[in-house]
Amino acid sequence: MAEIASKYNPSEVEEKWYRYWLDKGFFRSVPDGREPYTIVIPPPNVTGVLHMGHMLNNTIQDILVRRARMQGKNACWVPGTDHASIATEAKVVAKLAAEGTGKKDLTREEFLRHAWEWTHKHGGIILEQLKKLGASCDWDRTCFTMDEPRSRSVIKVFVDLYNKGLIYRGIRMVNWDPAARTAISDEEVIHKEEHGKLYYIKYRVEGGTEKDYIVIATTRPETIFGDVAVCIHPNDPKTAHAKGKNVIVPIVNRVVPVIEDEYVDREFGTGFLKVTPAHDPNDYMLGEKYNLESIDIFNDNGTLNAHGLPYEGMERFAVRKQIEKDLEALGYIEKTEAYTHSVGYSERTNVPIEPKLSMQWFLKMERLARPALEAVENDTIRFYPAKFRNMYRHWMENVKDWNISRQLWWGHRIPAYYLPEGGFVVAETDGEALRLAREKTGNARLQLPDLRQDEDCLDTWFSSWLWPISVFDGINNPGNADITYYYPTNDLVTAPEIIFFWVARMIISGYEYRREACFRNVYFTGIVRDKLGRKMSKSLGNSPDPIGLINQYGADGVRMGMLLTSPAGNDLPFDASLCEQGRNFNNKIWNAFRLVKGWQTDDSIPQPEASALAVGWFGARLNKTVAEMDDLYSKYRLSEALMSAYKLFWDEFSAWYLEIIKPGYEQPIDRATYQATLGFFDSLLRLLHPFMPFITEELWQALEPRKEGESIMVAPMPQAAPVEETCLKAFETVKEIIGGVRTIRLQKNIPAKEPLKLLIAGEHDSRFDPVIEKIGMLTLNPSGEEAASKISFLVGTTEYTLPLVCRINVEEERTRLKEELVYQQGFLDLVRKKLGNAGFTDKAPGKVVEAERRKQADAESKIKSLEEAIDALQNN
RNA sequence: GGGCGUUUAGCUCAGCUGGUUCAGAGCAUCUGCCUUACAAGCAGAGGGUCGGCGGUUCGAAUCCGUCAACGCCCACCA
Repeated sequence: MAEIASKYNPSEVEEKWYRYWLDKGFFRSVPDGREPYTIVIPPPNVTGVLHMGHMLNNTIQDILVRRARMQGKNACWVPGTDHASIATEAKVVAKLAAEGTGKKDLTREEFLRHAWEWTHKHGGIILEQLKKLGASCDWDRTCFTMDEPRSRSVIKVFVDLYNKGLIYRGIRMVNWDPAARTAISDEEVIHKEEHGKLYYIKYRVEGGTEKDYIVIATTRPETIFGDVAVCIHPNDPKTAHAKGKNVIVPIVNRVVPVIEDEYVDREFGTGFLKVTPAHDPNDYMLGEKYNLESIDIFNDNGTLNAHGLPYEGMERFAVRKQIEKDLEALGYIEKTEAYTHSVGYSERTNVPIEPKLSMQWFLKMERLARPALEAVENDTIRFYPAKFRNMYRHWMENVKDWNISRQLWWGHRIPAYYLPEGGFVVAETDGEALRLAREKTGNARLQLPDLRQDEDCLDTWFSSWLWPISVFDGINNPGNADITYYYPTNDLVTAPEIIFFWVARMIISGYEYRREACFRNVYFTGIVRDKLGRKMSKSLGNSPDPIGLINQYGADGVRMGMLLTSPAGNDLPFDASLCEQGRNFNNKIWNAFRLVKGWQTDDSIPQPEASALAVGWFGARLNKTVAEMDDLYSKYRLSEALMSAYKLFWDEFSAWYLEIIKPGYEQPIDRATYQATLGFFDSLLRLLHPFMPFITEELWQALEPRKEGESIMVAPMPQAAPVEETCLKAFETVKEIIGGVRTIRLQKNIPAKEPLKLLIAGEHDSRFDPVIEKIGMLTLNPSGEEAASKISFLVGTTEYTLPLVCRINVEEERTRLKEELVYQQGFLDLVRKKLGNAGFTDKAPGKVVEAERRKQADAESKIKSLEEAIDALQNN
């Protein structure tokens, strides 16, 4: 045969087979009579690039999809991307800024033109990268959250929820991101511990002397411009002297009342709390309660506005520094203390968020959440690992209304149209809005330009929460063939970080718009970390380039590396050496293939007995692993399923089976064994294909002549068959015997190929004797002469003895046997003690007591053998 | 502050309803081998009081309590 390289070269085959799969349409799915299997991809940011998290996530999805496909299901994996409004808009703004243009210099239309340009230029790179990984998505179905059908779905749902009375508009204290200049949801705020200062500031009492003052403690002295009151606890003697008085806010010289509320913590600071309703959620609550004015002192970008008096235009943290100095100079600072507190940061822009009052749109969640909570509680939707159910329940039971508006342009524009005389209408189209507006105002002459559409757009998640429905156009066209066939989807693979952002909300929308679960199982992956346990991030530079890894180790090697140590929900400490292990396994498979395909067959030679036995055994062993893998898959324990196949191929197939049937050098092999081996190889490749699609296709195609259009991708997955346990058990004993012999060979420096005799004393299943003789280079129980010396070992209670010619060190051997004897005697003592305990024999189940008696008998028999062996040694 | 979870070999993890498939796997380590499938390999070996303490039980890695360390989620007293 033609020489095959001794190392597998992935780059040569990956491109070839991916193209083949695409050309033959194996990824395509259209509804038919088969059972559907559906996954929708968690859409990555359209302008993003692949990172290790994506690699893990999509490898898992691909494994599930490929397996389903091979099980004869109509597998459909829908790919797509997300417009990621904040992230993308931020990038476009940055790009414009670099070119000297501000967002403010552009109209909405102009800005969107830039954003689309950016999207088209950078968009979809990530999907191309997924192809390198081998992802078997139905690319013809690729969706984008801002493409026409998806946009229409979003708007339709907004209008529908509005009409159901679930969407409302209101002034709320929101988390303001001064960098992105938009409100963000609570879920997008990350709290970080920060070392700051607690400032003790004097407020003079109105009408009092200079010495007549109270002291408030605050971490944010720059907000004093928004102070409208000072609050004390009604029952605090420390602060009671200030009751009913007014105090003067320094620098601003605003006179504000001292109010009383039990909200104040008497133990904290001085007991005086400054109240700034516009810039603190709790103060806002006080402001509402006592009808206080809210003075907003910030511009949208985090600088002070005119209320900041001399500090107008300065950035908030610069003001904090400056005002400390100024207050100090004026004698208003009593003291400052180091203070550690937690500060909210924007997840997107990583700047401290500013609580700010603004007009936003909200979605009422309480009723919507109910069926979604129920679904997870009653296992209609299962989480893997299940521990995330607790988190989910907690959030759903305390769900708050969802702030769905964002002060951005890149996204789905809120379909609310303001009327010239106040009020608004909500409609799917301009035309419909005009109709409603005329109806509402009674003014038939109203024209479109008279209406002003809301400037804001919707939270990105307001489109992704519809994803499992909208990718099949089930919102716009609820009865269509796709949605009817593919929905509900089967599995969702995602990160626990977005359980609330996305998973929970998808479940909610699924019940609201399809009246059933949007998926059956959710597999939560862990976070990919570096060796030191740090999260991979751009700023740390600790994230390997996935495509670089693929080039280095091959896609199959990297896929395996990702899978090897990542049970669901566990963080994955990533190390390139894992990919190396994957690559090594590829190579192992490759070389096993080289061996098998290198054999010449000869129909005239009969099948050796050892080969026939090996075929019988390996068939059983294969069945067992198939059953194991089915079980592991059903529990979503994918890394264990892979390990199971890995061991089957490496240990059982390569190290045992192939070694047994291997013909002598340049000898042909019999037909029956050869055919059986090809069959096994075929099954092994199929079992491995979901994990390592490329090499398995390459070898499967070369294993036997294939017709054009065939592929392992659509070959049936091996089915579990009944397992002959006794056969497997007997073979495990064979391994122990061979292991025993090999250990002795190594210890005594006897070459592996030197034939030896093996004497057996005791119970022994002889069914695999020809196998033992072949791979052990042994003759079993030969008749004839006594050996000069011998050395033995036990497997179970059976003694196996190698007669040797003067190679053993009698002293060493005696020491070894005595150590073993001491151990066995100690063990026997324990067992006897246990059996002598009436408490045990009376209360323990008969089965257990019986087992204990057997242990006793075994130990006694072993001790006898050992004693005999030691005696025999004396006589040597 | 509230809740959830984790702690088993050097590393990453299995060990379901307490009892020979209860101390396991892969990697790493050590020893010997360049044996014509594979040194990205082969053969063999050594590693653990199952986080600490206490309890239940004839019997605990497994159940209960408690302490400790770590992780995550929620809340946010200025």
